[in-house]
Amino acid sequence: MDLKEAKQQFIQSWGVLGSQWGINRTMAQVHALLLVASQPLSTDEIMEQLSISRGNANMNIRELMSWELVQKVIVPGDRKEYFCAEKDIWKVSMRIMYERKKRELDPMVKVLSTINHLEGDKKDPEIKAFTETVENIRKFAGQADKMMDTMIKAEENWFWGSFLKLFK
Amino acid sequence: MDLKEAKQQFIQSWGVLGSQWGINRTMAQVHALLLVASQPLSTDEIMEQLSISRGNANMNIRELMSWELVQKVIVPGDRKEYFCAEKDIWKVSMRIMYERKKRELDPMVKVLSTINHLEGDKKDPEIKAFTETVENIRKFAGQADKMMDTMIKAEENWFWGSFLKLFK
DNA sequence: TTATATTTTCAATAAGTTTTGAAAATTCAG
DNA sequence: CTGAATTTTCAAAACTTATTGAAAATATAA
Repeated sequence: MDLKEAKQQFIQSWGVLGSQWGINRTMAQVHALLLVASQPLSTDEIMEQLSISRGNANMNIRELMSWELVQKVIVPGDRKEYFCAEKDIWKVSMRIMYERKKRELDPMVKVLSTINHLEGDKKDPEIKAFTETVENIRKFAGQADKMMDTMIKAEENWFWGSFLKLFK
Repeated sequence: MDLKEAKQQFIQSWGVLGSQWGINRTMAQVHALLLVASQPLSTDEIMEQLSISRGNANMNIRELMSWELVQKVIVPGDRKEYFCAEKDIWKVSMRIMYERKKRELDPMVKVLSTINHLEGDKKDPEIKAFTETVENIRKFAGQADKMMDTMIKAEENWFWGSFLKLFK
């Protein structure tokens, strides 16, 4: 396998993984392309390498920037914009975790909190069972939340290493 | 808010969360419905409560069973099948983690391993950079994998509690 | 300022995914 | 067995999401 093939394979797989996890396949592919690019790429280069339209490329690049996974690079004397990706996989993971937590988990936790103030006889086994189930999920989510926060704040990669020693 | 509303709210939110994470919205809703049901439900009850067709209900129930999140319950003297969900949220999370790891992460790790045997001058900075990026991702994934395995094997809920003390 | 390169937007369309519903298969009580 | 109840399957339809491409907006060099 040569470099070009290997890159393509990587981009392809990253795209599949992304789409299985609810991330636009093209967005994941653009991300992958930039992850393995040895220099920043222009919109045109991205369009060409992935065979996608300008609109599509533009949209997904901007989305990746809003996730802070990709940065704009200005080359003096060149009118085009170039883009490059954060390559430290720890930082990448923490960014993704942070965004997903903020955009998706937090709203769910909010709903769970609302839900357990409900009227009716607190002794009613139906109500008791429901409240308990929801409250358990809420607590669990709260703990996961706290754990994520700590991991996200632990900017340094070394943390990951020593943390993982706990798991043999 | 009364119990019925609260349940509906919960089912709705669980469905949204699922779809954002690449899980069929209806599957997540059936799961939610069974999570907060005080007794096992039949296919007809699920169809009615979620306003979905028999085919749809059947398909998603079976999918949930393949994830081992839902179990069939046989009521003697009743020809209908009933279904109930695992309610221990720790177990639920571990099941989901396990399935997703197996179905989605493992194939990616396999691709990553294939990819870093590539021909060409190992000194070439292009090749070196690519190999390094991929290798870092592979290592990271390997560690996450190991961590998940440990968590999954730690059947008991107490583990979560002591584990979380690490995060203040 | 002006002309041109570049980026952004968005309505139309394409592609992908989910749902339906009715027919086929299966199950089981009598 | 038989036949009614139940579950399963799957092609077609409905719905959702992603992509295109050309026009509008913006930026910049001269």
